[in-house]
Amino acid sequence: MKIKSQRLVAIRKIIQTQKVSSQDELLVLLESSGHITTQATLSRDLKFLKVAKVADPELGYIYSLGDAVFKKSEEDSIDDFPMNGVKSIEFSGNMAVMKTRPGFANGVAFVIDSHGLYEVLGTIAGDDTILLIAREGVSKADVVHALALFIPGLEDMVL
Amino acid sequence: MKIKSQRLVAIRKIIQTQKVSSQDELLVLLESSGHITTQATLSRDLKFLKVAKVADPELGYIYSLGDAVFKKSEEDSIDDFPMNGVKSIEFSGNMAVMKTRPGFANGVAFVIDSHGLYEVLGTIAGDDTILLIAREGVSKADVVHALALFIPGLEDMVL
DNA sequence: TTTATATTTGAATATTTTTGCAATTGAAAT
DNA sequence: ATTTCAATTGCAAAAATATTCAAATATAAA
Repeated sequence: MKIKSQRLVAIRKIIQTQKVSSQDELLVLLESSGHITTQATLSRDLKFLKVAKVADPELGYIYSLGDAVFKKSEEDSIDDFPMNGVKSIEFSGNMAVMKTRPGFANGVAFVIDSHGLYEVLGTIAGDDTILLIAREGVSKADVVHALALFIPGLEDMVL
Repeated sequence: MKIKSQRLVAIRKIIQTQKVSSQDELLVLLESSGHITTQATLSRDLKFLKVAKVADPELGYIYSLGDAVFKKSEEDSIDDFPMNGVKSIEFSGNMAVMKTRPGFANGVAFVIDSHGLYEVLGTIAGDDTILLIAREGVSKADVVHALALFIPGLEDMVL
């Protein structure tokens, strides 16, 4: 079904963007972006997406996507370097072709994979080109937005 | 106070060691190691320790300190079946993205190709990912069934 | 020590989350 | 088209978790 995956993307976007501390709160936020549903469904969605609820210094509790909270020191340094190799991204159907500087494709693809993005099923890398398969029901903008979280300036590389 | 910090240490130890899925369950486990308390206190302790509750493939939910959960059950067992480098398969449109253990993709793709399946036009393999192009008019279930003939347990790997 | 202040806790309660079930919808097969 | 099977959902109830409040306990200052 289409609506479900769209809703899941919307949920990810909201959770990555702001601090949500209950499913009822999320319910309201989703309405604002056109997704009407019930709290029971959200409970199932959050379970599916492996979203965790964890204590937050400011608010009491917030929801968090695995990679956002837990990924920290280890791979951060590795994260940044290869991402400068990205040169452009273009879409065709549910695929994207990303161009990198020669030799960078595998490194970049590895980083993309390791983020375990919901929007991206997987990647295949050559030397300077990455083929990226997007999830059904996910828009190009969704993919760009998700990748832009760790590829600075990607927005400007869309051809 | 002394007892509290001891309890916190005990909680950490338990959570890192085994899969706990409720505070009541944790309550019992703590008794075994000499810490009598109540659920209310555990709620506070878990908040203090920033322990997250997250979905687990096997049990419903488990508590988790940091990324222990996310990496655990991935790479644990190394069996000896021929094709069991395969970890998952997902579909998007007329394509499937198959994930394998690192380095396995080419080997698995070769085997798939050599079966000359009607359902599969062809494959492209990277290091741990295979892109699989399905024939038009063939359903996702068809592809899975065809592959399952020689990839044991593939049915359970469909995400 | 004694008083004042802050922390910790349990019991009860409020809130939040999960789940069983039945109805609905969608996709595939006949 | 009709039937079958599986996936998705809402509702209501159950289960789990967080918090309020008051009491108990520790900590600090005099």
